[in-house]
Amino acid sequence: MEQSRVLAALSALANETRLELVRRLISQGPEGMAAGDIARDLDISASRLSFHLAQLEQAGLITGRKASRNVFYAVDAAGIGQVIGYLLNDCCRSHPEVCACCTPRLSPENGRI
Amino acid sequence: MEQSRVLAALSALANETRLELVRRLISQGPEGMAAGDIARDLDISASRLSFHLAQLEQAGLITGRKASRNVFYAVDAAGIGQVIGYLLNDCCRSHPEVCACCTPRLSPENGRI
DNA sequence: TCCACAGTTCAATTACTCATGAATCATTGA
DNA sequence: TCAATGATTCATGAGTAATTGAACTGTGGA
Repeated sequence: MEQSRVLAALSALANETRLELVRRLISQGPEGMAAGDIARDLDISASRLSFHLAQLEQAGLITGRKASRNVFYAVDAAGIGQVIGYLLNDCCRSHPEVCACCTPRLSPENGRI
Repeated sequence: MEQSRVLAALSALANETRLELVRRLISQGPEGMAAGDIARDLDISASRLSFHLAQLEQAGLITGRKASRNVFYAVDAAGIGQVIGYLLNDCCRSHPEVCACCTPRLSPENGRI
């Protein structure tokens, strides 16, 4: 992933509303959530939400899918993974202390490899 | 790690100069690099460098160590790891597609567990 | 003591980001 | 076709971030 795309993604994530937005969408899974429902959920105006959704979509962190009058937004897990991957592998060159953040998912109790 | 600290760290990383700075410092290892040498290396003014170093230090991503006239800056690998860890584990709840970014370091050829 | 060097701080300017509300577009149902 | 709904776009203003150059602090050597 090129540095410019990583910068765009980091800028997108470096905002309280948008980070909260990603968290909500993550919990919604791949079917996503209609913009109006998100706005009601986070109690923000439609135009403000639209602004932040556009930033996240532009950065490749979420995707929008039109369905009649609604637009359903869902996280682009691969896109988010690429950003984290850049920080871990390219930027930090798999430095052991940095990569320690990955170990929780390697522990036996959460069941993943 | 609390969300506010993560946001501060993401804001710090979401800048071309500072992301480049972190990359340079990562490659320098724990002994770090004197501010003046960094400025010459990146070809930026001392005051501009000082501004960005302060942002990164404030965000807990690097540390400064005074040695006579020089100040040596080095990455805080644990701090960076915590940010990535938040994105992977708390924010993205160890979603498999997101965590795919960790697999390179798990491959046999790079020799890490 | 004095000067030179390394680094930080400050003030001023410029540029950017965000929130708000009105206007607009698109779709659906009456 | 018209009104209602879901969503985006636009203009404006407020607040924040970044760059620049000058001034300042602290340290070491002549």
